[in-house]
Amino acid sequence: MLDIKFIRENQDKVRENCKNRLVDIDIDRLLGLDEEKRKLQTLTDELRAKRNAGSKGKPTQEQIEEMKKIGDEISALEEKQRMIGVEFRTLLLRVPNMTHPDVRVSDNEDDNPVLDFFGEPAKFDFEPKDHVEIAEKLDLIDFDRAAKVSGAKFYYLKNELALMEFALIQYVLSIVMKHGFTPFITPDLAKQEVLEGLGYNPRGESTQVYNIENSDLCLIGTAEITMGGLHMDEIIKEDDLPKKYVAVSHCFRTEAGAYSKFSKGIFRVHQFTKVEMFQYVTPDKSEDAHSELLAIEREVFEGLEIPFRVVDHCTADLGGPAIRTFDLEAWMPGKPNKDGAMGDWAEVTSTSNCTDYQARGLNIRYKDKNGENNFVHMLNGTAVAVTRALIAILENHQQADGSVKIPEVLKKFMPVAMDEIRKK
RNA sequence: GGAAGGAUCGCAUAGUGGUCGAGUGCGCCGCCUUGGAAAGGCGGUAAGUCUUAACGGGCUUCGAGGGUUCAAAUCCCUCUCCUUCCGCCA
Repeated sequence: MLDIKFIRENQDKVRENCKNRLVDIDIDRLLGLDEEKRKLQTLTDELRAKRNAGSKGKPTQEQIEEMKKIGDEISALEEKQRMIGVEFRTLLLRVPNMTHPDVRVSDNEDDNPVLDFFGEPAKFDFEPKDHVEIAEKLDLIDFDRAAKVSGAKFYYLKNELALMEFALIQYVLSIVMKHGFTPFITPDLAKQEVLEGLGYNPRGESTQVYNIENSDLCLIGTAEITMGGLHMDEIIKEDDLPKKYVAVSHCFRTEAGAYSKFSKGIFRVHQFTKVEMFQYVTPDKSEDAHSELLAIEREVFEGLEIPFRVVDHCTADLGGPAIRTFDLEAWMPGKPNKDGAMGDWAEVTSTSNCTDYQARGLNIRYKDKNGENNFVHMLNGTAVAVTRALIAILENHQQADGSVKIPEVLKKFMPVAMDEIRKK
């Protein structure tokens, strides 16, 4: 969340930012509640001070009566405060982070500037197939039985593709750890309060999050949740920063309202495995950390020999907690583009600088050299989202004879030695 | 899942209704001492929030929430987590 003091002192900027990000929120109402809340706080504090003073030692009967009355007043004020507090918090949580000055202002979420390219979309001297067809021919994914057992948008990975999930994880870890990250396997469930503190809305309408009945737990949509919650309510020594983590988890998404979007095969699914990078840094370092995360993501896909482009989310496409987000969009020869022709770019990674927005929500601070406590900056970035990477590999490395070449860098990580996937 | 015990300021502990936001030891920081260090001495050492130009002052927080009371770390209820034992189990 944003600092209410900051909102108070920068009303115009905050208003404009909300508008740029297409977030419709009543800032006047929020500030009104804030003022009322503080007024009530001062009132109750004064009454409490009075009561505390009166209750020192043994009060007389008369004083006791007086204190009783004050106690009732305090209770009434507290109730009022509580009501205001609930609405205040609901509104405050919805105010998005401020925006990096270099981000393009646009009200069209497809208006993301392309910053860079790697490689060339492959030219095939045959009709390239999409990953669904490839996987079917090579017996790599079972959608029908997954639908029977778990429903739509689930899948069984089989044979070489199951092995390749392990290889991808190992390959990515080998790269990320070179950069000084500590490896983790995280819980796949987390408490609602953690999601909320990070800027997710787990129980809202059209939420992307699965909730566990009769509990305050949610299935995580990304290890960003569990890695972001890791240091909740802690004060970190400045010398211990930056903290660089890389975490493997399963990710669960309801994909509510995503029916119209491209969703063939394993592109948009309810469950997948992801390796996520996460950093806690001092505020002066967050921009560099963001560049580092993007560079590692590039290293991963360059190694896999998959063409991609780098896009910079415009204001309309930015998530609430981020001031800036870069995506890698890989070339997917089997994905139809807007005009219906085969081949299009599709998101495979995403890295965000959330500055102190999430740290404030989860109360994560560091003690600086002067002994002052400040909020850390928090950043996340996909090292690999397995299903998306698998699509890119299958579609980019398919051969005329129907086989799929295994990228050189993955070979040594495959649990069983092989150079290609071909029909058995 | 059942039984018992526990959760206090970085760590270890004291504290069973008002003199407790909280003592002691360790750790840490500063100063004194020293050629330098150790030992010793002295002082300091949670966070949040409101208010103030500042000094300062108020309020909240003793796992969380609720209750009793003029007054709660302390009494009552619920929950969470930890430890031990039993059961079950990958």
